[in-house]
Amino acid sequence: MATIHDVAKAAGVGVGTVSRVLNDSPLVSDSTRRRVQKTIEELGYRPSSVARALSLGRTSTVAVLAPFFTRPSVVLRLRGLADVVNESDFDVVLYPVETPVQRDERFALATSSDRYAGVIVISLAVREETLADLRRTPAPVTFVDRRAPGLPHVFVDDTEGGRLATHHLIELGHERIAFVGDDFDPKFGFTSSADRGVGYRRAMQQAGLRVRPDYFRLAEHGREAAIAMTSELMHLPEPPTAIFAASDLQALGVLEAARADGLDVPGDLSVMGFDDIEVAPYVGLSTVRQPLYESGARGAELLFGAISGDEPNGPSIIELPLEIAVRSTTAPPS
Amino acid sequence: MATIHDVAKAAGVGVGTVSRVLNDSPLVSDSTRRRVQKTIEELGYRPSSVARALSLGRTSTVAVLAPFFTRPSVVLRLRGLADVVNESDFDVVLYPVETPVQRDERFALATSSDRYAGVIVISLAVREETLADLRRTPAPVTFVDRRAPGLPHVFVDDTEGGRLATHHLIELGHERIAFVGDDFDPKFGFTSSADRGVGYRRAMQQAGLRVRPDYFRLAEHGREAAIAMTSELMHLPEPPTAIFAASDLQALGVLEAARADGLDVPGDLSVMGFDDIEVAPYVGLSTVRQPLYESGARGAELLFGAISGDEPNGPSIIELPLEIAVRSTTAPPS
DNA sequence: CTGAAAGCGCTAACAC
DNA sequence: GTGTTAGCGCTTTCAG
Repeated sequence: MATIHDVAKAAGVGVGTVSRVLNDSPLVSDSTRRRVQKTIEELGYRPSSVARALSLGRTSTVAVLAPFFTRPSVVLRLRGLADVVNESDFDVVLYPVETPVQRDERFALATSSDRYAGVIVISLAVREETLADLRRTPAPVTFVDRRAPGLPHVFVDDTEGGRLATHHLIELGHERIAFVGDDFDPKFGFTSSADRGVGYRRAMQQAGLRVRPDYFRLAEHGREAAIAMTSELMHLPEPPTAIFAASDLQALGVLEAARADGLDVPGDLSVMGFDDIEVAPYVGLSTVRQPLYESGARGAELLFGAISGDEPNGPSIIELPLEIAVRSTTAPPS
Repeated sequence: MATIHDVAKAAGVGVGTVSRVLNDSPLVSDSTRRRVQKTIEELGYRPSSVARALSLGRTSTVAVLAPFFTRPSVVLRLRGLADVVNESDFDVVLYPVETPVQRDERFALATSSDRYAGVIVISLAVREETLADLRRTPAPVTFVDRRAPGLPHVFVDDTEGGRLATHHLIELGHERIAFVGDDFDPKFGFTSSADRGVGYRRAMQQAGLRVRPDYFRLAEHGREAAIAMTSELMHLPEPPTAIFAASDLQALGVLEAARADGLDVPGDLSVMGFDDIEVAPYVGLSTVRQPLYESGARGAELLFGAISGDEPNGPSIIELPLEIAVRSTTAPPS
């Protein structure tokens, strides 16, 4: 590895000059600049980003904390984020978070040292006290898919989304509508599913429909649980004619269970999801579309705003719109 | 941010001693160690990884180059990789690669400076000359989902996988079997799809079945293309009774097209995929399972092996097994 | 416009 | 055992 000194010597200039051409400083004559650039080429020299970071006192990498990063919804957010970050010569380092302990460690790591120029947190909940700390860390922190008072963040109105989804089903003429969501997760305190459930109740009430306790099901997030809940639901004396699942992944489980039971969708059962992940169109899933990719992209932009320090009036907050995507798993009840 | 000097001063010791306790050196008395640790606590000191890296001449971050990192198959590999990397105090930085230019830039960036301790390349093809360079880079490079002579890599036998898939269909009694795959991609030179197509031909020939040109379809990877190909196939005067798609994503498109045409799967049409991505079980897709997660995990392990320099006899190479996963989209022809 | 030199925070070799 | 010091490769005053 050639260093800046090698280049300087070879080009017959001082290291300062090399540094200047490296950083596009205007204080270099064209002739020397060219000469230096030429020797850089010849030596195949690449500046050490580590040394640069140390000298500058800042890095150009951002950390991303994300739970369940294999979930399609999270991946799409990551994608948007990475696209924006990578446009800017910044690196993104990925911290998967599986447990609360890991979350806290990562948080400490990512925010306390000079390691990162900023950090983006996806979906993760933090305690109010942590939030207070986060407002004073050297590296700015922004949240995606999570409200975070006092910090830049982008979010959607999950409650309203739940209402929208349920309302769509009601408009179609359904009355026996069930909800299938995540158990409240004490580990991470995710609230999306619960909020969507609240939206479901709200829509039902607004329509004067009864929210039957046996139509409101919660279990851990995942395929098996969704299948089990659906199966129970459909074997009720009076089964629902429509199911609203709190996520597309769960909706897929519902679809699978329906198929296993020989049920026709949407003939015997309408199914509504939430998220609009990439496979949703493949299976024709009707769902609530939230701008997943956008959320990551906007989050990254907010972070860059915070990094460059131009936040005219407090942290920026972005609410992304929700929208119903009607495909072929929802229809009027027969 | 407190520095090592602050700690040293506060603890009344030299920076060397602080460095020693930081690095668990045995050459520190228990009493001073405790004292230093206490002041570290008090000052909330976190060592600068940047300074450390510069001093050490090596970083503890690995770079990952991946195309299409939102594809479920890639995400799963990433996941396995991240899991093993994160066990080791190493960071992973993600470089999405969308274009050949990007690929080359990233390659240069990731391998030429002292930025990374190593780099993992997923699926990407490189020219023979590049490969030669890669064998001599300061940071070791390992490949996942790609053969790379002279370098550590993990791969599967796509040709054999294609044969397996087709053979499964043949065993079921199908004779009119179509193949739906990716166009050869001159941009990146991915070979998986083509190899699987070769396996398809091989199986057909071995069974004494004719490979009809109109049953062998290629188009760009994706939903629309898969749908279009399927639609064409099924409107042939003599449509196939089974379709083998070169990837699960394409198989999903086939399924969608079949559904749109009112075809029963597997009654009217058997569908076979490749990969066994997470949604495959949701839709009951029969497929060839390749150990996606494993590939990433093994790849990371190989990289660490190369980093620590213990490669007794040349670069390690791992071939992962392929296996048929029979679910509900394949059945004997009716 | 350009060279010399200080310093970013840490590790490791060298004295004591 | 422990303190001191010389770099690691770069940026950035400060002179000239």
